[in-house]
Amino acid sequence: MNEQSKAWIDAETKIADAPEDHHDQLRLWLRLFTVARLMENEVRSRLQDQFDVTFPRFDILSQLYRVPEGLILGELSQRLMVSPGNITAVIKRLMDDGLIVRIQNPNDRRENIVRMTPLGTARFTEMAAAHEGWIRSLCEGLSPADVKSLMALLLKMKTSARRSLAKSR
Amino acid sequence: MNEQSKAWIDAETKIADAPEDHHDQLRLWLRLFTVARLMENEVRSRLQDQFDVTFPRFDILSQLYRVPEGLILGELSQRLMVSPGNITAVIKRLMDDGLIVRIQNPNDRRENIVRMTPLGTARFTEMAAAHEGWIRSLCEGLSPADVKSLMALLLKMKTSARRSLAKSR
DNA sequence: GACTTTTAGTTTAGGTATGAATTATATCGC
DNA sequence: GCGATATAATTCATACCTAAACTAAAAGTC
Repeated sequence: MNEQSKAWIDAETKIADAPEDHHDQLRLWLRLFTVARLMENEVRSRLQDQFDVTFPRFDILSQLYRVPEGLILGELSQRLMVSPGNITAVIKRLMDDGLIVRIQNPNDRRENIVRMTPLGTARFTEMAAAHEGWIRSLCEGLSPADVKSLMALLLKMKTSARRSLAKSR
Repeated sequence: MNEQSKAWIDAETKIADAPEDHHDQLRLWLRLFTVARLMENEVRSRLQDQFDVTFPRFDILSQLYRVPEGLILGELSQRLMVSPGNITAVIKRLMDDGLIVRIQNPNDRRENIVRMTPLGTARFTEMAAAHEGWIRSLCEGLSPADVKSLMALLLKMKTSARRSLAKSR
């Protein structure tokens, strides 16, 4: 078995290709998960190599970049879909790096607003440009129509999942 | 802002809905990532609550279930797309739980084959049935045709990404 | 057969992750 | 006002995860 063929074995490659049975949704989830992990791994490793930044930190910067006035920690935690306890430590490191600042809300002293510094914005701008290039390259086999269809179908999937979650609690 | 509306804010909700510009691929990646994380978080938390098992361990068991004769650690690492160093510890814990066994290959003493125990198979069978139910429920808003289209398009996306990665190294 | 190279796994250091318990602050109900 | 409740964030214990350095075993080279 050579390098090339080995690289193609992953979590969902080996599932039997039975046509149209009742496991289709499971297979869809596996495939989605595989693509997501494949791309995330690549982005993570390039962010580390080229910018010495971790994926979670980049993720936080992406959010803050879009909201110049800043976000409170809880909002950040919800948007990134990570636990509040997690945010604390990552924020601390981004502050140590001088990429973000954190200000206690004087009207509600429980809340802490974080926003980018000029340095953070400058650094993020470079990363974002490179990042978009990587993504474009990873997606180069998709036609504009494919991209459009996927956007619509994934939105439908997201909506489906959220509705299902809302029902179950 | 009530609970319901808060729950809908995530990493890609807030991006401007400009029609058809050159950032479509980036938005596609963001949406894919969001759906994947949403579903993974749900699966993870239910596995923990209902079976007291972590997602990574379930992931390993899924692979081993499909290959009764077992896999060597490196194959497992490739299929799951995680680093070899990671596998070591998780395998150790699954062995402590008695769900898998590990045997050194006598023909090549570098290789260690792991496979499920009867206990592991029994436990996994229960988990897998529940897991499939959760996924089905999360996907209930998708028609069979949606599922089919998504399978094809995600395969195309995976192929695109793999080809791009193969070129870049 | 000894020497280099390759391959399989482990170890280590540093950085996420979660859920549960805790602290500090705000708000509600009366 | 004031106790009960709710919310924002932190801390802690535990578990993952990666990259890089390392050990051990096998395979290739001469």
